[in-house]
Amino acid sequence: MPAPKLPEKRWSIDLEKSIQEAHYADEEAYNKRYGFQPNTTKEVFVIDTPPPYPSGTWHIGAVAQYSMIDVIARSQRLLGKEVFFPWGVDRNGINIEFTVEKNTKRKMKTYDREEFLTLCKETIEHFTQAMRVTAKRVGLSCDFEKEYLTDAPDYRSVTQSIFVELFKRGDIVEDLRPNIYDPIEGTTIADAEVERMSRRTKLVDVRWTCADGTELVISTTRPELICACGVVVVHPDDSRYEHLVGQTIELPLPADGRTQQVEVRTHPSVKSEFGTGVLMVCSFGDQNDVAVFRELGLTPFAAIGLDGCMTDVAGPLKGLSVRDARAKAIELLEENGRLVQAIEREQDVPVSERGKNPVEIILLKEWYVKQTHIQDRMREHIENITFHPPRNRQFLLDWMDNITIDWPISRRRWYHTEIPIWYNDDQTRVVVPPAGSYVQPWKQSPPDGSRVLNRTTREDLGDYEELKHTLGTLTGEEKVFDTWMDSSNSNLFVSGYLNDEETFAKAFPTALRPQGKEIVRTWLYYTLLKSTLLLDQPGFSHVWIDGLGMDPWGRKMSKSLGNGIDADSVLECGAGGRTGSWSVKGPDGSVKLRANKIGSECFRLWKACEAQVGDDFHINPEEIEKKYFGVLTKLFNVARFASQFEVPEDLNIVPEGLAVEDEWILSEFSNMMHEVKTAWTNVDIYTATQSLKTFGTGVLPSHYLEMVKSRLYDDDEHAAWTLHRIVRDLMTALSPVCPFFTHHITTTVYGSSAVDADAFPATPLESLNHGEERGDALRNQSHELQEFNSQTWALKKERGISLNQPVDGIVVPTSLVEFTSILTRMHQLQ
RNA sequence: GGGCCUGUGGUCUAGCGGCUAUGACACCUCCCUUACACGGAGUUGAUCGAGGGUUCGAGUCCCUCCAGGCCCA
Repeated sequence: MPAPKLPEKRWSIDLEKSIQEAHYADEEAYNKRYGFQPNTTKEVFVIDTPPPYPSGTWHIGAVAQYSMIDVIARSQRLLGKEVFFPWGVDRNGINIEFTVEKNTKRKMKTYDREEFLTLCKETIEHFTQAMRVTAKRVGLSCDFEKEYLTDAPDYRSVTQSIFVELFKRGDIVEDLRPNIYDPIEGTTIADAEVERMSRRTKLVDVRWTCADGTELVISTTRPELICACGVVVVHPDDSRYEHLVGQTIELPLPADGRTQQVEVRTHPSVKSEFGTGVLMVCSFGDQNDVAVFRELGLTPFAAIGLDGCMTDVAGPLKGLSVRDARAKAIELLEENGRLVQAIEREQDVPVSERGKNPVEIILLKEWYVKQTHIQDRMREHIENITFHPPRNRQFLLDWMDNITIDWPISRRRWYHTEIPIWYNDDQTRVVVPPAGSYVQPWKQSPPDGSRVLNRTTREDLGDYEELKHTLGTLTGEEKVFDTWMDSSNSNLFVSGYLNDEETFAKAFPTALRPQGKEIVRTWLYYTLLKSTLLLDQPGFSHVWIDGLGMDPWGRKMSKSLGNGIDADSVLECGAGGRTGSWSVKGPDGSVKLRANKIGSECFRLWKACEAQVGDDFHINPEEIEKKYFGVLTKLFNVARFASQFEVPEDLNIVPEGLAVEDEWILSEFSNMMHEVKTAWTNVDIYTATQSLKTFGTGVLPSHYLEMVKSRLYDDDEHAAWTLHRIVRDLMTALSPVCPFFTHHITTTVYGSSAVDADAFPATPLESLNHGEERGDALRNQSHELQEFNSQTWALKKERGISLNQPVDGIVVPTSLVEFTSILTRMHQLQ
């Protein structure tokens, strides 16, 4: 056998690593290969990649998802588009604050603000570096040179400029409203950040007395809020209480600085079957209380302060924490004979997603993005976006149905983008910075070019420099933005908004938003809201929403379950001869998983083949290796086998007089490539990869190669041309999934890299394409051809003849008459 | 309590009203045949979660139930 051009006996993780390292080592070559060239004549395709949040470990499910975004980026390049695949890192937010607090065992607010910010920045930079390494290890073809960080001035300035713009338009307002508040962390949070935890609480039955002396029992889990009660309500159809409606009723506990009576009224939200069917409505026990107060036009009482303690209005409970106040309230009720009973029961209480602290609803002056008025317009835009998979459009619309209040965007934290505004001394005017600047009002004065606005009408009153002397002492805003306020600008930022208007015109709506389904209600929703408010456009052409990575038993991976798998351990599995082993907690105790070799190519191939977009996927390293490493081995050997035969001078020129089997495999190949091209165009990774895999490990080696082996050994140029043409183009079409693997093969054998292709390989002969007479006729014989081979193999086996020995008594069927000569030679029919 | 999604051989998966239900891995049998034993060939194995219905015809459409997941109250 002549020496194959591919010297390696087989594909290995060490080989993969050396290719990977070389790929990223030369930055100039890398940028030339993958960098975004905005001044292009090609169609621009911008991907709004989800900037990952560095927290120490990068979740294997997220890395899997990210590698599929890379597949999309690479496949779009292969289709001839100028792709911008940005690399961004989301670094704002409460997570890093928590990390620093935990590491230093000190609460944020005990620090000097500047000092704390420095600590956060250093810590997150450390985590970011590890993430960059993993990104390259898994083969991401991002434009790393244009890396953006959401905590950097250029990114934050965009957030601030958008805030100023929307404030001027009246789409962002400040208001005193009931807000969900985490008293432990001392900050407001949004609806989307609340989760529920089951907890034991006391359901207390309290005896109230009406003006006419009637006694009423009301059940509540929040007796400490009696002082904030604004109304007692019953269901309008509840005949039991008809006569009480309109009467006043006495609070069973004393309150300070307010009337001791409230009215009994009706409200349809009351569940008559719950307790006694009478409900006290307080400001604010829960979201329903908020709604009732708003509907009935009641004035709320602030019973809980920012420190999480009861305020003056609570009378004897004043100064106590909510928990202590509850206990004390029960005690007092017992003392004054108002307590009927107190029963312990399980209840779901709302807690903050990040801090897991019970949240309260508190009246606060906060900043809001108005959103309820624009839902219909958003829906119209959403109609124009293609969703992958389509059912996820409904997922988003369902969430939107639940939106009833505006989005509170201010937070009382520090490592976030500052709200760019100053207030003058009589609070009637504000100063906002010019577009494009990044400001920190808590420590800076307004920069040159700032404008003075009327705080309520937002009328522009003039230049800050000129009006400076009329404003008195300015107070800089201390609050910061919710991090989704930054994240929801990502598509605008990567498309060039405010920074490169020329590119922005070509790039918006952003071609693709890929993301996980767990953040549809936050990241996707808020981004679409911004695009609608700011530009009245859909934010994207395509939205691609992947499922979640689960453990091998279909459960969410989490620290508390102990079922997590580290991404690097999978990508490095097999490097330097080391095996991978994982101890994962399953439903019936700990399970040891082992694998010898996975790496990025096998990992990516697995994710591409394993699950349709949108489906949750189970991650089991053993399965990944078992099912997909063999595919790489097979494809490598096909290429290695081919590489021992001379590569024709020009693979693009189809030689005259191809044999019928050459034409046949080319017709199958053309058909498959047509499917793959269509799939890549439709962002359908699964179908594209399956087609390539099935062809490359199936009919090509098993049938075609076996048929033409002897011709190849006889230096048949037509067979060599056919094989090389197919291997080259197959590798090119597969390069989005396995970039290092296909790069290595194509550069070694054909002298140019598959990953550099900027046009999908053309089919060699039009007559063999799908829908052409000759092509279809050949493909119609495929089934029978393969069937004949199988039967012949089975027969040899039955007769105990090895496959390379002659056999008699087999006749090629007349329907395969064209193939008689090659089949006779292949099976040594006599 | 409500909404959405999922449920196909041991495991994962195709299927989108029409031949005998894909394919992969595993299992079993055979084979070191000049690319590949980290391979090849050939078998075995599914009343498509359960039960009703629509239809000439149902994994496929409808209803009910069961199980799991996600989200919300």
